[in-house]
Amino acid sequence: MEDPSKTETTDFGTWVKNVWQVVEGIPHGCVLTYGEVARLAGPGGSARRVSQALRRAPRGMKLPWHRVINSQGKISIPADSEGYAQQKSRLEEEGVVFLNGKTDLQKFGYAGALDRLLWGEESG
DNA sequence: GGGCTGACCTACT
DNA sequence: CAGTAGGCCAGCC
Repeated sequence: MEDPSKTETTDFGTWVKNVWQVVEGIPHGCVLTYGEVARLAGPGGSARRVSQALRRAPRGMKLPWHRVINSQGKISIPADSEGYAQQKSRLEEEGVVFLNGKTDLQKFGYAGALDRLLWGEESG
């Protein structure tokens, strides 16, 4: 009965909702890369799906999409777009610093966040 | 049914 | 560090 093409792992709609939950679960002052979000959302997904999921997300959702950036630590939307200013501004508001238009994934990344919580910003 | 696009990633040169 | 190439798969024409 179970159609292998309709399981949870292959259901794009379900996977998309997982992405939204993952993004909503990003702590304050932290950022995640599309690849990381895709992995946390579950199998059957890739970085490209994340981008679509964020765009398809409803506006009343208040999804912190600004905490999602590309693997290079840079904003993946053209600086000419309003979204760029929004993302950069919001991140700076949360304490994220931009260097050369890039962020330090080693510090503001999810792994970095856990490290800081465990080590407590030990002299750097 | 075929072809192009896209808030991307990884590997190689 | 910069540029190129392949992979990924849903959405649209």
